[in-house]
Order: sequence, then structure tokens, then C-alpha cells
Amino acid sequence: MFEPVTIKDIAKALGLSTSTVSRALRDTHEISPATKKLVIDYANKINYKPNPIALSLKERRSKSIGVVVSEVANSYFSQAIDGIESIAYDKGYHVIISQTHESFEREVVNVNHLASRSVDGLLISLSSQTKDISHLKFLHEKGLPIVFFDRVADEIVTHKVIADNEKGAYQATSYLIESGYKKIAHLTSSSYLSISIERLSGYEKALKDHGIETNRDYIKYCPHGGMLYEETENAIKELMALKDKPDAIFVAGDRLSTGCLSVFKNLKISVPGDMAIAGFSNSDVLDLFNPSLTSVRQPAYEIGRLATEMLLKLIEAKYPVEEFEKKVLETSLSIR
Amino acid sequence: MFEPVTIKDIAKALGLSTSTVSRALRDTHEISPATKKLVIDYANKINYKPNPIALSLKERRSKSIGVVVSEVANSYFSQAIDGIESIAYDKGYHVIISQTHESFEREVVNVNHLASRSVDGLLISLSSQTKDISHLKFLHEKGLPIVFFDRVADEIVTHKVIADNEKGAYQATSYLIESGYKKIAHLTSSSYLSISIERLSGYEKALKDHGIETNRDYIKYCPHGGMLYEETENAIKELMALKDKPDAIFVAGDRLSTGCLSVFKNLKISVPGDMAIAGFSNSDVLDLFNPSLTSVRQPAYEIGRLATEMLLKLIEAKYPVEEFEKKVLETSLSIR
DNA sequence: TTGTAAGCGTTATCAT
DNA sequence: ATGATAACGCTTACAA
Repeated sequence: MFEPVTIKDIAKALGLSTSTVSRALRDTHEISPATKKLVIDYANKINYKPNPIALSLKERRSKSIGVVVSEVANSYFSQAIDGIESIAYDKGYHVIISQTHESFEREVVNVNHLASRSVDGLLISLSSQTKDISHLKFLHEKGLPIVFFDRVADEIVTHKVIADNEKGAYQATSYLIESGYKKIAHLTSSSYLSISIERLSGYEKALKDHGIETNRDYIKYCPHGGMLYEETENAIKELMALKDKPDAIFVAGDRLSTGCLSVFKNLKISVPGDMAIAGFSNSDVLDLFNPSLTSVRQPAYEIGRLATEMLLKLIEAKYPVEEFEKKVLETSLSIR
Repeated sequence: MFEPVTIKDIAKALGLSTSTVSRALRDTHEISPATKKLVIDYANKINYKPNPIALSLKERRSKSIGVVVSEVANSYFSQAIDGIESIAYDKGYHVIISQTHESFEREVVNVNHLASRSVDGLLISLSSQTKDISHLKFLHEKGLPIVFFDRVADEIVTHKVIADNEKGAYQATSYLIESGYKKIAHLTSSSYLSISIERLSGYEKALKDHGIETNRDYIKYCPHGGMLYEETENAIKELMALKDKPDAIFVAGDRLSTGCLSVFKNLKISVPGDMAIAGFSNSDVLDLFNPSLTSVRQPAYEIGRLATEMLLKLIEAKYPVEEFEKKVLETSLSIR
């Protein structure tokens, strides 16, 4: 049904060779203005469009980048993707999206699928279940440009873009403390995720700086990062069942924050009142109403843009890159 | 840096021809079990992966679909993309995302970019500024499989998947009326969008069925669909400036609903109280708190899945498809 | 200035 | 059962 116009068609129609046509189209100086015009005009007339796949095969690049995130339907990631797309669009790259749904297996499959030579580079935020990153290491060593954002792997030496998670966590926790709460729990996702570690560290630092001792019982992990309602509910039930019940909670993730509010609602725990909450969240709607949650907002759009700029720089680098950056962007605390 | 393994490498290493290797790998029956095993084992050993680009060139298909939406960072679309990805992933298709930001020019560029033979099919929700669809018509006539979702073009005969916008609008408007409001305004996006027309129709029908006359002054358009704060604000200011001020408002879009709430907040118009609101919105956070908005929720994930299934059916159809469907999925009203 | 031919990685056709 | 060759659409030495 599709009968695409090729260079060959133009050549035949104009009685020229394909190479002449090719050169004329790309405006080489070693071609007579006459034929050049002839070719270009005819090409426009029949609406010739070069076949990007043939080009890719020849030039061994696809002009597309792969993006691996846990969930698209998550305000943080959708904002980041918006940023990624904005840069990619300007530079003529396609953005291929894939989701891990926080599953390690799925991450491996997606990464390999993208990498089998169909993308020029990879932008990835690790799944919450990922601790082994040999699938990425392998590809990275083979030369696939990779840039991490959000959830990074220190083991792989490349560009990384993250928010200042430690500082954001510090501010949120401090805010709770300074609002009069003293028994502050911490709800976080998987323990090996870089963001969890950074946020935990900020939380602990804030406690320490305010002379509060860390209580191990107050720290609860939800390895599925809020994807499983049960998991979040159990964590919260455990907290509420403690003899020395916390009076506030610092939540370390977007999904987890809404999950947490949702659990509180179902358990009829009033917020604030029974329990104050501060947590990471990038929902614009939440920011608009913010009935109960003090939120740490990440510059997701900017993170996406920056990561993409770095990736394209790696992809288009003529020589092997030696210096890698880890960019840390500021978060902001949204208080009501 | 990347030095990919090819069939040629295997052939050379094993002293076979490329055709034999190719056949052995794809398990043709006309090949000796011995060489078959030899080839497959060696291929696994050196981790051979077929080059999808070479395959695409040969088979004239890329195993990827293009998705065109106005904004990724929008709960409706991100949920739809989640659904799209879920089906595409299962069928081994890549999903290439592009955004129009409600701009017609950008839609044309994106569509053409995707279509120049690099995607096997297109999933599109029109931009709010699109009234001329010749760019799509052209490609569709050339044979590119296209499936519309959400914002469709009746002019093009193909599969379409939408929510029951008219019914959703009818229910929301009726809900306002039955809650005691009588002067119900309607805030909508661009007048030529299919969803606008359908929702307006539901709104008018509800008024009529409840014996209320339609007031032209009560219908306000925001062609940018809530993307421009000013535009939304002006529309609302105009409504508030009417001698016979409305007491409720039915909002026809996701972005517009939050935009509207945001304007009310800034103008210190209390909701409900000064003004009741019901509107289309797919934000899960909004659904969680829903402080003031009664929302019409669309089955975005399902719409995405269904549209993708239909598109893949078109793509993989052996014979030209004659019968096209327009699937209409139910919305649900979320009341607080 | 233009044409010829080889090559990107794969598969299909036609030998052998 | 296996190999040689052409082809998919394009670019680029190398010739002319």
C-alpha cells in the first residue's frame, strides 16, 4: 500500500545516477547548480523523504534515545519526560519510552530491547527492585552512552542528574520538627535505591541537628515504592501500632506520598491532627490544594532536559569522554 | 566503540555462509541439526543480537508505533500512554512519544517526522488547535495505519476510541442541577475539538432535560485548553462579570479543571460556595482529596490499551481492512 | 561534474 | 543441506 519515493525513483525519472541525486539533495558543492535545482525541485514535487531506516543502517545510528522509567503515569516522571522530549525534539531525536513498573526483570528486558542497536543512548531511572546493574554495566562497557537521572547507580561512571535529595529531605524533616513535632517517622521505598539513601541521610541529619535521636522502629521500607497499597498500609499500621507512636511522618517518594495519604484516609487517621505529613511529591494538583501534605518538589522538567542534553553530548562526542558530571538540582519545599 | 556482532562474524568464525547462519538462527527445517546447534551455541556464546535496523530495512517495518498527544505531563495522557505501552510491550513494539503542546504546527511536524517511514502506525489525539487534518489524511491515504483516541477526526475513516463524553458531560451537568444549581456555565477548550463538541452537547442536553434554557453567555472557550493561565482567567472573569452571574460551572477538560480551580484560588472565589464546579479530570490526587471538584473520570488506561490493540490489528492485517470501529467507553462520576 | 560500485546487516531466491 | 547473489535505500570512495 505504501509505495515510498526513493532516490532511485528520482534518478530514473531524471536520467541521473543515484549518487548524483544523493549529492544534489544534500547540497554538495561539487554538483552543477542546474542539476541541483532540477533534482531538488523534482524531489519536492513528488514529496521525497529520505528513509531514516536506510540512513540508520548506513550511519549506524538511529537518532533515537531510549528512556526507562518505572511509571509514566507519575507526576515526577511525566514531567521529566516532558523535559526529555523538549530537548530531543529540538535535536531531531525520537524518544522511545519504556516502563519497568518497579520490576527488575522488566528493567533488564527493556534495557536490552532498547539497546540491541536501535537506540543511540539511554536515559534511565532505576527500578526500585534493581540492585544488580550488570545489564547496564555490560552495555555501558560496550560503548552505549547512558545517563542516569533520579535513581542512579554510582557503580557506573557516567553523567548523572539528580535533585538534591538529601537537602530536600533535611528541609522537610526540619520543617516538621520546627512545627513542633518530635516523633518523626520515615516512610521510604527500597533500601538500595540511591534516592532512598540520600533522603534517609537528610532525614537523619535533620533529626541529629535538632538533637533528636534516630529511632530504628520509625523507619519503614516499602520496596514497591507505593505501587502496592497493602505494603504501604502495613508499614503505616506497624507505625501506628508502636507503643511510642510517631506524631509525624516524612515520606520519601511521589507515589508513596499519595499512597500514604490514601491509607490515612481509609484508616480514618486525620492529617494533620493525628499525624502530620511532609514528603516528596511532584503532583501539580497536590501543590494546588495541598490539604495536608507539605511537599518537597523536584525540578523534574529541568532534570529531564539536563539529562538529555548530557546524553546527546555523549552520543555526539567525537572522542571518548573522560570527564563525567553529577549535576545536583535544588528541590523546593511547598508549605501550606 | 560499539562493535556489534553480525551474522557475518558468525559465518566467518564457523566457516559457513551468511545464509546458512541466518537460516540456522531462524530454525529453518532445511538445515542439519549439527550446524544448527553449532551456530546457535556460538551465537549465544558471543551474545549475538540481530540488528533491528537491518531487519526494518529489509522487511519495511520498524516494529514501533508513534504516539502524538498534547502533553505527557497530564494525568489523562500519561495514563493513556501507560495503557499504550502495556500492549505495545507485549507485542514487541516500541512506543515513540511526541507532544504537540496544543500547537497545530508542531502536530504537523511531529506527525510527518514519525511517519517518514520510521513508525508502522500512529496513535493520535489531536491538538486543540487542529482543524485542518490534511497532514493526516495524506498519510492515511498513503496507507499509514492510524488510530484516533480521545480527540478524533470524523473525516478520516479508521478506528477510533473515545470516552462517552456526551454522557459524562450530561451526568456532571445533571449532578450540578440536581444539587440545586440552576445557572450553570460551561468552560471548554477549542470549539472544533471532537471532545468539546461532544461535551457541549451533553451539557446542553442536561440543561434541556431539566427545563433550563441554554445561555450563550455562559459558554466560554479556551482554545489553549488550560495551557495559558491568562486565557482561563479571562474566561472566568468574564463569567463573573455577567449581570446574571452563574452559580456553577461545568468544565470540559483535565487541564482546564485544575486551571479553573487555580484561578478561583487566586481570585479568592470559594468553591463550593461562591461557585460549584464539576468537570473532566483524571488526576488520581484530585480523586483522592477532591476538595471541591466533582470529577468526570475517563478510563484513560483502557482507552490507551484498546486503541493500541486496534492499531496493531491494522498494522498486522494481511488484507486491507474494510470495517472500522468507534469504541465508546464509559466515564465515571466521582462525587464527594 | 557525474557515474560506478561497495557496503551497512539481513533474508529470499536461485543455484549446487 | 549449504552457498552465492541480489535486494532493502542510502552514502561515499574511487573512477571517468
